[in-house]
Amino acid sequence: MIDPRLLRDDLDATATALARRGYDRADLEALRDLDERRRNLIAEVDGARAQQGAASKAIGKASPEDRGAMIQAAQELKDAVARLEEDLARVRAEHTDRFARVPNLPQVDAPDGVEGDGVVLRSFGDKPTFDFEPRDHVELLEAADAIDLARGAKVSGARFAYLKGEGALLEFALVRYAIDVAMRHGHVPIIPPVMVREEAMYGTGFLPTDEQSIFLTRDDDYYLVGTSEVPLAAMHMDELLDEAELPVRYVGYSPCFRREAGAHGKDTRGILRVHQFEKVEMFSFVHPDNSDDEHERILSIEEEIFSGLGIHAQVVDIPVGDLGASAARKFDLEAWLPGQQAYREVTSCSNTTDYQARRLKCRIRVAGGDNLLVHTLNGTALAVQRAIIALVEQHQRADGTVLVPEALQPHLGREVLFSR
RNA sequence: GGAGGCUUCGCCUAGUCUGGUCUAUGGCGCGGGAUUGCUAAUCCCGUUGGGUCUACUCGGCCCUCGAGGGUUCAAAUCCCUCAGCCUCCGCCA
Repeated sequence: MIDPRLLRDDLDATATALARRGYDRADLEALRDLDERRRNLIAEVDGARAQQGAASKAIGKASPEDRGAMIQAAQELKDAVARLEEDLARVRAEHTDRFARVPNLPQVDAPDGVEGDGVVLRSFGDKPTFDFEPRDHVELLEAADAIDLARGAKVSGARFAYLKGEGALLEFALVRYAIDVAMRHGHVPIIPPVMVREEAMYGTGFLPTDEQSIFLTRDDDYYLVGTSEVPLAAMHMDELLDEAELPVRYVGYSPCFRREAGAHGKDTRGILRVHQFEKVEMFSFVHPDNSDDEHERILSIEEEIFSGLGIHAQVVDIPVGDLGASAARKFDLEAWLPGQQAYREVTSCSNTTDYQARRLKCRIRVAGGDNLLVHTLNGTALAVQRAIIALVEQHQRADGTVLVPEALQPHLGREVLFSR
């Protein structure tokens, strides 16, 4: 959620910033008016409550014979309070609902445009060349019996798969490798819950805007997280942190569940886009002054992880039109996939500034001043399935075997994959 | 799944049966000050979080006793729903 104060203090700047995301100025003006109505009503309700409270208190001190008339007068005050409270509750509900749908203000440096307009900042690793026709991950993994897509579909449906044999081992090795790198940079490893309450989904900004992409259990109202960003961010929901504790840095490992509604027919082959995948995710809580630096830091860890795997990829500055509701700025790593002859997203890191913190009520205690909202950031250390795709496609050889990058060898226990 | 106990302003705690004197007690911790010069002690003051107004580092008012409803002129206190913690039984990895 954005700060409602922005609409009071600097509507023009806010409107200009949000216009880049296609948000209408008239909507913001309506929101500002709604906020003013809310504040006026709060003042009225408070005044009425003060009167009623004083009247009640006087009854307690009054002699029994005086009470009858006083109680009657207090009853009328009570009714007045109730009427005003009803108005306030209505305005508040509308206020909450409509403000929750306003996306975060993009940072000025974020490029303009919509999906596909990302700016390539740099690339790393050598783009692989082959003196044979490179296979895609499905061919490579199926030939090695490292994946079972047919049975995934039989048991669970489209967009599910079994990783098997060396495919399964690859996951453990990649996960441990990525966690090790993140830990070296001060991130504490976490295995989080992946079923969460509505508050956690709301607090991280996935509700109400992304409701259609989230799984919800039928009888228990648990949401399945689409990323461990959700339980990691919500760890410090409703907390006041001491400034000395910051930065708080985690690296979570969890399955991720996504309905992929609206993606019908997109990326249907293989395991690029599935309903369930595993991901190692970094998450940081930092002082607001430090979030830009932290963003760069997380991005550099992502680059370290992927370049350490010998994977060629490019760093993309994501345009404002393609940001999630919470993000003020986002960088993706896109790895080259020889099977598709295309760069595809393998990681993503966002600075959500105070947007999640305001909804999560996660603040920093400031001695002798107003407490501050923390800034939160998230970034993929390693999305297992997509990392597997990039790795096997880029490091494949003519015979269908895959050279294991040196950094992964100790975790995998072998130098070559799929050699029968 | 069953039975019982519990949740108070950083931590511990009084208050709940019997609604008003709760503007929530006391201790610890923390911050500030005073006094005394001797590893220190003692005393005083302050110390939940939020909203809102404002002449916005003052102050006013409102909310906040796990959360949300309800009863009442009045709720920490009575009623309902939910969440969490603990103990025992059952089940289980």
